[in-house]
Amino acid sequence: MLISEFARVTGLTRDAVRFYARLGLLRPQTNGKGGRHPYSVFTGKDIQAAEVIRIAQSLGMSLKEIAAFNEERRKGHLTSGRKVEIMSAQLVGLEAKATELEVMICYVRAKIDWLKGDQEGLEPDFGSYARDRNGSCRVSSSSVS
Amino acid sequence: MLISEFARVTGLTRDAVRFYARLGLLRPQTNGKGGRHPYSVFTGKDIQAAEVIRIAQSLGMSLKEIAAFNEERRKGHLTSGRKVEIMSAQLVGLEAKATELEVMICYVRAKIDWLKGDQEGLEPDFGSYARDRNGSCRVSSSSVS
DNA sequence: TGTAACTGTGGACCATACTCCACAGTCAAG
DNA sequence: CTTGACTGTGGAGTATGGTCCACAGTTACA
Repeated sequence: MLISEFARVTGLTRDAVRFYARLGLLRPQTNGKGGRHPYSVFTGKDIQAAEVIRIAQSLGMSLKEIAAFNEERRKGHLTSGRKVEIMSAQLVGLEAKATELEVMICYVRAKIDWLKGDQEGLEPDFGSYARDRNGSCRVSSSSVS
Repeated sequence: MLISEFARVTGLTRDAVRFYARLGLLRPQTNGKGGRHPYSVFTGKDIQAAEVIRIAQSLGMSLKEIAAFNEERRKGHLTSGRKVEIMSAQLVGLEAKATELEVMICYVRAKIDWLKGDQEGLEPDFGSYARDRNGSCRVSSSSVS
């Protein structure tokens, strides 16, 4: 498919698509057409890539990080073991993010419960969640000035 | 504490701290000192706020969004019910993010396992994870051109 | 063969999130 | 009361992630 259709199905603008392509985040093929400025042709792989970009970005990764990630994956000269290293490092980062997200969710949930109740006890304190996430939504009893 | 100490303990630069304060993300007090340009005084609450900012930002929220979130919380004229609405909406957003993060983690884990094995089966395909996350790391069997 | 709808290119412009800098006022120790 | 370390202010500059626009070449259809 050409760029307009690709933009439509991914929800990106054509300019954003070209921007991503310039950064190497998308790697459209060409099909003989377009003369000196060959037309870009996108496939299902590119649609998936766009989805990965969207999610990764929404999780706070920069386009540079995403590009680096893709780039390393692409390079065939890497040994399988090295690839595992790279992806494992990515995994660690993602899991750290998941932990932080879990903390935020626990905190917000606790706050909602507190508001829904009679606000009798102490107002939930983010500090307690931030430092102490050993269980699922267990809170430390420390407080802050 | 004054701005330099605050910057040190939070790991921010003084400029970033002032930037956040200008946006209303931090609300330092003053202590009579500093004359016409009163000195900012930060407390434990501000340290917590800085931590919330750090995490929220790492999860892809913009400073504007974070400020709006704080602002709504601050406004006393909101009914408790309205506060619950606002925080519930936040919670939905956070949970959606958690789901996407989970998908990414599953995908990366599957890829690592595939690389560690003999790469006999099909290479894990992000599309399958993206559309189908009913269980913990269960994969749909569809494939892409 | 014309023409409307598409394509790529280059460059200006924008918002966000800072960073750097010069300058000037303030504080605290000696 | 000096001096050095701190403070705030204002403004310019940077990197990122785009958007907008004019222009020109290409395609497909009639």
